[in-house]
Amino acid sequence: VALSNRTKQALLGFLSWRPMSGYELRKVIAASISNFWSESYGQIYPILRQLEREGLAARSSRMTAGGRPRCTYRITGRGRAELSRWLAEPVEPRPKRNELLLKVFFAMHGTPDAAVEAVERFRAEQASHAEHYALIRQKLEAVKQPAADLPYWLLTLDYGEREAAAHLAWCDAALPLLRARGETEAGNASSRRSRRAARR
Amino acid sequence: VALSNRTKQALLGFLSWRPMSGYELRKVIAASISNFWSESYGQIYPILRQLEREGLAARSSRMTAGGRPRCTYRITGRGRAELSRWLAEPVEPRPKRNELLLKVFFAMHGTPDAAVEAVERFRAEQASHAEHYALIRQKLEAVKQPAADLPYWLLTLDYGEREAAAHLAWCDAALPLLRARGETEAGNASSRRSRRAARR
DNA sequence: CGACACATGTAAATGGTTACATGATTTT
DNA sequence: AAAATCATGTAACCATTTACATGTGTCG
Repeated sequence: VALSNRTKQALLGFLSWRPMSGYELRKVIAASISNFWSESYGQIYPILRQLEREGLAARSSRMTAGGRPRCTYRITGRGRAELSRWLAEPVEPRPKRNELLLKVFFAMHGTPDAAVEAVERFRAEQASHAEHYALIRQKLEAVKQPAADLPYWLLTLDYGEREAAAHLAWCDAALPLLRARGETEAGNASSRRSRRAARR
Repeated sequence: VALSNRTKQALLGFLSWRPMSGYELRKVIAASISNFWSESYGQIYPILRQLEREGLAARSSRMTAGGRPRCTYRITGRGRAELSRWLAEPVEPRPKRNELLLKVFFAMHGTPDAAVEAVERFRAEQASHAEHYALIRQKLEAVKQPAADLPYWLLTLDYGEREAAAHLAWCDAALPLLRARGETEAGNASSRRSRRAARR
């Protein structure tokens, strides 16, 4: 039973553009959807074999383009059917794991600085995402003869932009609170230390 | 080497409140941080053993409260130190996997309806999250004698609220576009069918 | 010719869930 | 007494990454 591995569909999606090798697939994935998806070789190569076994893709010519052996796969009719079938299926929910929020939730048990630094790092990361998205948008919108898929690509980009903006706004609301807490604790630090010392 | 399993720290965090059993931990986690974290028994019980082996928690009394055997764990000094150490450490980035966006990205290769339905389902889910957050906020803010951790809990709640709002706004921007696409395709459907038939 | 990118993979380990097994206690 | 819930766990399986192995072409 296939539980929640969508690598198959992701690969089929890109093979529907044109035949590609595992190496190419990884590069194309990194270049186009790395904002919300990633694949490693350890997944790609075995799954390509599986696609071939299941008749969803066909291994195309061990061509030696320039003398080098190359193993490209092309999508089959059944592969396109599977891609379409998956697109109509509901999204499988995945367990949530947000380490930043876990740290914030338990921030009381660490130094005040720790929480501030965690959120500052997160903020920097999200700001760089936002910048990156702006560049992508420029490039996509500058294309003269846009692909038919372009509106969909822009939607995924819009999603990223909105999330990054929401995250940045959260950071800007959270940081003053976290910093204030750090300062009041710093103010009390000497008295807390003496109390603790007195107990021994 | 511990790569990215934060179950240890999550459990230590809750054990720092009070001693608990594996069963209790799961319930407490589901009740407090399920918005951004989840743990299954298959993780909890083995990790509790591991915490004991490493001296971060101690198995407290196989007490028979009411005749029933119960296995509670309490955090040790070293456990608190580990919790604090982790809080000061940078968040480990995790690979992104957003199946909804993968579907939107490849929506061109499915029926127009498929994409609309996927986003509508996502919208309903996010709306219910938003409602849920509002309830939680009411409850947390109604408490007379707030815990010292409350500000941090509210921050994680705020994060969820902002993300849900951003997601809803994205859905509301995306749905008209997706629906429009569906209608123009429906308008062209007969001509496309005949073209396809003509090729055979 | 040495360094580096191209290219294809595999093995091992980690991370994590699901489904099951087992038995006591409470509720109906 | 039957059913539901409490409670503790384990085994199997799926998902996924990391690190390695291996060889080829290209560029300075």
